[in-house]
Amino acid sequence: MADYSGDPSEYKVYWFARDLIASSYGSYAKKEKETLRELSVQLGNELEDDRLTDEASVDRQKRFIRDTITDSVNRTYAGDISKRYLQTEDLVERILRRIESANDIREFRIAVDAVVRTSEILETTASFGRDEIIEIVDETLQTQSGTPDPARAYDALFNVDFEGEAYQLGAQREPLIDYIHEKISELQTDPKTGKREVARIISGIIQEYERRAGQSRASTAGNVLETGLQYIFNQFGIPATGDPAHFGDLEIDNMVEGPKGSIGFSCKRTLRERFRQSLSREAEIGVDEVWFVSLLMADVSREKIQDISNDGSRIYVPRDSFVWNRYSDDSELAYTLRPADQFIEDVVEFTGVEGQ
DNA sequence: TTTCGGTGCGCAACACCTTT
DNA sequence: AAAGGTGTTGCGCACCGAAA
Repeated sequence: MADYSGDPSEYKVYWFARDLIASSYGSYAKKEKETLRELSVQLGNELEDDRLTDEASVDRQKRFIRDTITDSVNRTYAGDISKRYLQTEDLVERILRRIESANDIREFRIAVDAVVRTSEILETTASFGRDEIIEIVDETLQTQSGTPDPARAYDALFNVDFEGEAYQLGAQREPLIDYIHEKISELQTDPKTGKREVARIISGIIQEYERRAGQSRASTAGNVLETGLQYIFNQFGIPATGDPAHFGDLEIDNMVEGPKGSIGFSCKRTLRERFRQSLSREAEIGVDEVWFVSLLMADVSREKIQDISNDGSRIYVPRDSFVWNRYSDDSELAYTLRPADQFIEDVVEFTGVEGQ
């Protein structure tokens, strides 16, 4: 049994799984599920047979792995060797380097199973979609009279972000529990796998699962906000362009144009990224001002507000935030720093659209 | 200590290309 | 023409070292 030195070779299941899905090696496991499944079955059949675990057999199985994987990818694209093929060659190189014994091939099979199963779970997991977003926005804007409350627009976005995160985390976790439960039982009944090996393998699977699930959550979070903002505008009868528009390196999530003026919106979880790229470019975008909505206050600093102010744009923050308490009295920032509950009202006033 | 600029990562969306 | 593969771009997040 291995002693746990931190040597990467001790964590082969993890690294096989990692390389099989890594984008630098072509996200192979995402595109070639079937090939991998068949490969695993073939290797499994041979491993059953104890006569086929000598060195020569391992070498033959390594060649089989190489051929199966490289042959599954087109060699050329647009008259040249394809990038994908090169990535696949790199993948095979890394996999084969880690295989020295029949046991390594056993670990490779476990990784193939884990990576394919993880993809399936992430694909089929109920995602936080349009229906859920609408439900939360409606719920947040709800007033006793039945008409939506414009002062709650920012809270609605915040709730969508917050609930979206929680929802997806929960939805991703349940099928993982099922899978891990099943895998633990399977490994425990295998005489070739020691008790500590079970923990090592399972932790590798979970570690890799969460890494992928986390990336997936980050990547969908932006869309959730765009959809939420558009739906909020709909609720108040504000005609917004909807689709995000790209202007080279910057993206404006939404636009509202009215008889009195036009606004481009940038709605992000944090202000940190790229917001400066939007500054001084109103003419290019074709709007009078860019308004920022930042859900998290941690990096809304005096300097950043000043930059937005110098640009003649605005940022909306909640009244109960530190940022509002600290800077709302600052006359220099009065035009720029605005309370979140005025957001809808301000949009209507600035653009002169009808609203409701 | 905070802010800034830069890097790496995987995903989703999109544009483009090839095969059927 | 449709379907599917390939390549590119931008996003949000984590992390790091340098500058303020």
